[in-house]
Amino acid sequence: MSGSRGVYWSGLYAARRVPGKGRTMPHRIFLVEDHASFRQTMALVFDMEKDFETVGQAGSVAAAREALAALDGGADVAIVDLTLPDGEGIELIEDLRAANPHCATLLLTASVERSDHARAVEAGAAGILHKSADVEEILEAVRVLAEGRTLLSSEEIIELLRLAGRDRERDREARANIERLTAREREVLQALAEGLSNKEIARKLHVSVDTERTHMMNILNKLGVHSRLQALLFAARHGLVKLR
Amino acid sequence: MSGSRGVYWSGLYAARRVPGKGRTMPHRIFLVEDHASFRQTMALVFDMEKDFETVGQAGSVAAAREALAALDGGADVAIVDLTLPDGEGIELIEDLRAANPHCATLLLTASVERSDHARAVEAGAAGILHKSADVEEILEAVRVLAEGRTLLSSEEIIELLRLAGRDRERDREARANIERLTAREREVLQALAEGLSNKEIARKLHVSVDTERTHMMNILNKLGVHSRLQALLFAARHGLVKLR
DNA sequence: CGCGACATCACTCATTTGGGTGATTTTGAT
DNA sequence: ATCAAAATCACCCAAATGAGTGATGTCGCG
Repeated sequence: MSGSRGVYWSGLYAARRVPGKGRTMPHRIFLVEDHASFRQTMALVFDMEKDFETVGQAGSVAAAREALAALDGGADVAIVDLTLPDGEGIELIEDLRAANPHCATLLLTASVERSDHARAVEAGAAGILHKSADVEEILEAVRVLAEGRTLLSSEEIIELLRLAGRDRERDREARANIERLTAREREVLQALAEGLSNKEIARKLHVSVDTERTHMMNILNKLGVHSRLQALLFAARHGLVKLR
Repeated sequence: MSGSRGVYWSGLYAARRVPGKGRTMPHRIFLVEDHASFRQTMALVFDMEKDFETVGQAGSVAAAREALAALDGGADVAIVDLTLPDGEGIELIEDLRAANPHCATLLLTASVERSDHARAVEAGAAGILHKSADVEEILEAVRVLAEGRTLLSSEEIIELLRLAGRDRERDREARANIERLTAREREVLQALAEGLSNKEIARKLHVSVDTERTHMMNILNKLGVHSRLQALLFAARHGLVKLR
């Protein structure tokens, strides 16, 4: 087992070169991952490798921003999870690269969605690995990134950027539509996700059925759909509501 | 940080006692987790602890069954993930305890659903920890389990077993209802999940609207719901249809 | 063969929903 | 203070939906 899975690596021992000195220093790793158990074990593993050093950890977008500010650009590779309790790792990639252009980012995710990968690459990720990758693969991948190289071939990058463009086009509208939803309209949607009828939703929100129906109509118009069921599907697809 | 989060531990160094010998042996750990990177780093961490030893790993239900057969009961604590590519870790817990009653199981999951916990306890899990737990917490928890103790108070166990009972009652009915759906009715449901109206579904299935409406009414009756939207929610909840 | 389950279609009736239009009040930002 | 957006409610109409009843043909199974 353990095929290369698209990881191109040099096989070189590749510790960071310090300008003006003959010796090398370990690559500085910054970890963002909400599952503390995984994050901490990863940190241990990196610290056990002589060419790596963990310089920071965070379990959320907010914590990561804080830690990065304190870190002051002192990382060579950031390993970022996609799903975080207060947002997406992709948000961080942009910040990270803005604050510290020389720091490469590896998206380490359980997602296999092309569109997620596309967004990550667009945000500036230098590589994407699935969490089911071997530890060895991850170490190798991070070494590649630390060298300033990328895990993705230019063809893959082009392909993903194209996909990201198409997705964005589709998503841009959807997201814009979602933004336009008012607080009350979101409440109606959430109630809808519980399978309630207009009458029931109206009672639940303590308004007249006419009012609720106005909200519902506004929702349908804003989302560009033609039935409450389509509205529900739209909302579910975009994480607006959670279907238990 | 690192509050106890419901972990009751003794603080004792608790390596396995070997009958008839004065010395102790490390607790044998069996790991089931589909994210290889996490699984392998966890294995490393356990092997670094002098009172632990990893005796097996698996990334799927099938692989775990195979590994367990080969292992022949030689594990003290199994750490099992809930979500696996070919099933749920909960399935494994029963097998595990049947094959090796003295092996305790820790469910290590990203899920916070009470019903998941309930099913795990019912299957025989001796403890449940969230993946956002600290490494230290996990190690402590596993030591508790290796001692033959449980992470859960008897009140919690009773509560969870009661919940599991109720859930099962609900689920049994639901599953029975699903079984009663005919092939045609399932097709209608799948079309419904695409947001189609009755008229559109009828066209898609090449039948008259009246026929489709008969199917729809039969679906509503069999599922015990009162609207197409509720039917969709029911179907989605039970994996009958996939909402893209 | 007959029985039952399934699929098909038709018809009715009441209610809900999709689709507008218009109006009032509240609220927040300029 | 003014303006715009949000929330509220009312009334209208046509179409879709929920609910019930009944009928026909097909198919597999005992």
